[in-house]
Amino acid sequence: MDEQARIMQALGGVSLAGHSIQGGMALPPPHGHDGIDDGRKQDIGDILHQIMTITDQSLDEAQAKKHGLNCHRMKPALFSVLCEIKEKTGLSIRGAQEEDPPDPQLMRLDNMLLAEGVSGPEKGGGSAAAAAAAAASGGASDNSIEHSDYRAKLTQIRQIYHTELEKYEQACNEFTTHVMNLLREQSRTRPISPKEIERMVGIIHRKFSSIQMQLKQSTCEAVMILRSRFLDARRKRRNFSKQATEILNEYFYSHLSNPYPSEEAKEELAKKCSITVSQGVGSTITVSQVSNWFGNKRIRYKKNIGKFQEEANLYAAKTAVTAAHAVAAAVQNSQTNSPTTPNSGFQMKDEEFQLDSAESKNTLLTNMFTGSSGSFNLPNSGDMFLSMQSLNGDSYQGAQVGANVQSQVDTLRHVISQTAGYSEALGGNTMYSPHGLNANVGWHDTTTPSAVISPTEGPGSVHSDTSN
DNA sequence: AGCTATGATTAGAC
DNA sequence: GTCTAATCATAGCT
Repeated sequence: MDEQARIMQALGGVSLAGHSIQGGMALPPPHGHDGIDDGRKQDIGDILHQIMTITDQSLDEAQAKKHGLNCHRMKPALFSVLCEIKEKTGLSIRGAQEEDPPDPQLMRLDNMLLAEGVSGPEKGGGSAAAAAAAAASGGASDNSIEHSDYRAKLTQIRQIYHTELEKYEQACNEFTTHVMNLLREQSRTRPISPKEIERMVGIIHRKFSSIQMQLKQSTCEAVMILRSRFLDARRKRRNFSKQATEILNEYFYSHLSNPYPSEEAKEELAKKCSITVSQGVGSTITVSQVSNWFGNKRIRYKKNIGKFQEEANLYAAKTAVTAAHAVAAAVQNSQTNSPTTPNSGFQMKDEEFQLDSAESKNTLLTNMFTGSSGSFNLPNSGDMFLSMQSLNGDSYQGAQVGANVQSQVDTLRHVISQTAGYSEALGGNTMYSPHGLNANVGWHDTTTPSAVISPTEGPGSVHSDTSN
């Protein structure tokens, strides 16, 4: 109502002077006339009145009148004036702010979707992100099962995103076309300029892009959830197979003096474990998992040696059998090769090692080195190392033994120190003797006798990094 | 459910 | 980068 009054006033008075109807419409005979005569004013007044009251009439009546007005010769002029007035009054300015600068949030979302491989080029989408996620979680990047699972899920998200996006775009286009047609249609009866239509299209696009942003946001959320689940899945603990643990333990206890496998050793262990694992169930074991395992093992062993006593004995005995076999082979070999070599005193036969308990093996091995079957009084560790050295030097050197001499020496020493611990503490204290403890557990202790480390390692062994 | 064992992660030192 | 030490979180057993 207020509006109507304004328009009426505008058309009837001041504004009209500015937009001179005669100028705007180039209509009837302005030649020679400076103004608009009363009759014409009356005419315009009538038209305006008809326009303003059209809504009060019945549909048919209005339709007829509309048609009449549409065909009126003054219509284009009035239309353009009304449009201009509409512009000026700012009716259509609402929501037509100047071209909005790129929304930072939208940009963030776009960047993220691009980085995650959801938007952007199709190929390779996701694998890079998965690799990145894997790398971020500790470097183990070859868990292909979870990896492909992640990729599959990401592809799914990507597909949904694209279908939805397409749907939105299609809907947006359809709606825009519809509105444009509608406005064009209405522009016949309402003061709607092409500029306004354009603006309306802009508004529609903005609305739809805000919906798109929601879509992008939820897609991002889905990707984040997927990613965190992927990482969580990696964090999820899965016990290694028995064989894999055995392999790792064997290495650990046979390198007790220096349980720091080199990179190559870790790789080899990982490979070995994976081979045995692949025969059973589970996934492959990576180098970083081997590192984790050794890290955990070292610290836990050191923290509670007593707890690991039994395990240590078991593995030591286990390796001792192998060692003894190797020793026997070496002795036999050296005897065969040099028949004149005097008997070194290690007359071992396989049958002698067909023993069941680790304890008896220990005893046997102890006897081996003391040369007596009675009680074994352990000399101090230094002496022990000396004897190990001499054993190493006398019996191993020169012989083409394909076994890991270092691990054998470690193992044998462990067995001996075990026995010593028992005899010294009368079986009550199952800990290592202080010296032995030093030698075995003070891994980073520089006082660890260097003689413990044998420079010889067989080709069949996993090389240990003695630089530690 | 409560417990222990164990693989993974983290912070900080080197 | 590797290492230790502490810690988290789950598997698996009772």
